[in-house]
Amino acid sequence: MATEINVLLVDDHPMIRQGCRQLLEQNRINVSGEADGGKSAMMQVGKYNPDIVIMDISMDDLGGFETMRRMTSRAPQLKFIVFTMHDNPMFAMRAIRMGAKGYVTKSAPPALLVEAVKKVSQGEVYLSHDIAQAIAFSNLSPAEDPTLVLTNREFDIFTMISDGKTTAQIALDLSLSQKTVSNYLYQIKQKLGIKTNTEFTKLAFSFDIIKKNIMGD
Amino acid sequence: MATEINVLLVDDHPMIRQGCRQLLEQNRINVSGEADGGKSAMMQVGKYNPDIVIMDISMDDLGGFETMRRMTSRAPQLKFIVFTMHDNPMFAMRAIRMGAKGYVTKSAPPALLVEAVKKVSQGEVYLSHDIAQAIAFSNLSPAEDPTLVLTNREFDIFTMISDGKTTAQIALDLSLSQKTVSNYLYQIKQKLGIKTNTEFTKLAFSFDIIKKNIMGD
DNA sequence: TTTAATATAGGAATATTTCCTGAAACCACC
DNA sequence: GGTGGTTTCAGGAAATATTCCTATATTAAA
Repeated sequence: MATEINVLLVDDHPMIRQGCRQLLEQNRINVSGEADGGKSAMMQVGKYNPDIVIMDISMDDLGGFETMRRMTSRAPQLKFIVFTMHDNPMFAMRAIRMGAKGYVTKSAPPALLVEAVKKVSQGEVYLSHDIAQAIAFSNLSPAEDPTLVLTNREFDIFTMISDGKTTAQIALDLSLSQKTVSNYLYQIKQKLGIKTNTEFTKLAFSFDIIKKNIMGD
Repeated sequence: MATEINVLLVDDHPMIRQGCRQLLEQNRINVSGEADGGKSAMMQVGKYNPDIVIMDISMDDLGGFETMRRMTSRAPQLKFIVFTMHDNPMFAMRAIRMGAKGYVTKSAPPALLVEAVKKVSQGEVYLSHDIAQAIAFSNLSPAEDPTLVLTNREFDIFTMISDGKTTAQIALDLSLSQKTVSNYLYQIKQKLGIKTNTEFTKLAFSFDIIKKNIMGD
């Protein structure tokens, strides 16, 4: 009989958590807690001491990568599975480089998430097919991908700004001085060779960091 | 005994469908079918003839609004509930204007979706709190299409900014004071209910005002 | 032709951005 | 375990930009 696997679910959409919970429990995987964002997740980790954290990386209150970083420093044995809608290899690569043990997209069949939990709990690394393929086919050499020049913190802020957040909002969310966020922004622009905010957003678009959203077309 | 409500779920994330299905069935609402995109949804409608379609509007294969339009013309009695992560009132208003009977965000408590289904099946219109509030506080004009709300000059400037030009550049191009351009910008933001420059660009993207010219330049 | 809307821009108060600088923390590597 | 590089964080000062308000000529509409 296998040892019990305890999972913490972190996603800002309750419906996703509900779906995950049901799926995992059907597969006899224990969901010990849920959180709707990074800060809440930090507390849950202390409370439930899970083996695996299944986490979206686009959340409001803390950047996903930053959350991972903080959690890891508090609880180094934690294993992360990133479960997100972003199918851009950039995200996956970054997540893996940060130490995530799994990366599954939300468009993948749910069974893959179960698969991922099992593999990861056995110490393996798991990528969903689409992502593995995307990585294989992308010849994103670090040099060609401008965003790879960004540090993790910079990258988080990059995505948050690209997502439409104000510097003030970000400062609040990340508990930083507004000045710091502003300085990061400047730094990011420098690194990416960008002048206007619009170019900034366009870049985010071309890397699918912002999901192309509907309206009319 | 209430008449049975038949629901079709349309979302490109299986996990969301799973969560929804469970939630609805727990509340004795029948889920007659699922689809992962617009095209598939069209077929499901023919097959199951649902009363209500719960649909995300950001899907890959057909635009959400386009899907709604097509479905409505084939099955005019269909009632749509939009279930999406977009909390921008612009989307909600457009959806409602297109005939959607409900709009619930994915960050809202799941119970609201059940509420929405019940209300809508009784012929009422339902908006989740956050959206209702967002609409109340936004001074969006009836037609939220920028081409309609903005004056000609404003629209010109809108596109130029969206194109990555600086205010200084625009002032030069149009022989205006930089101050004027700046003021226009402010005016435009007001009219469109937009706070950040990023939202500005995103909006322009979603209206195809900017073509996404991948990294090239 | 009176009215309303549009194009234009100045002023004053705020807010943000741009660079520069520096300190603390963290990492990597020998 | 120390040393050096990188990352995180943030203050200061000057330059810019944004936010509202107001005002005037012009144009379109009633």
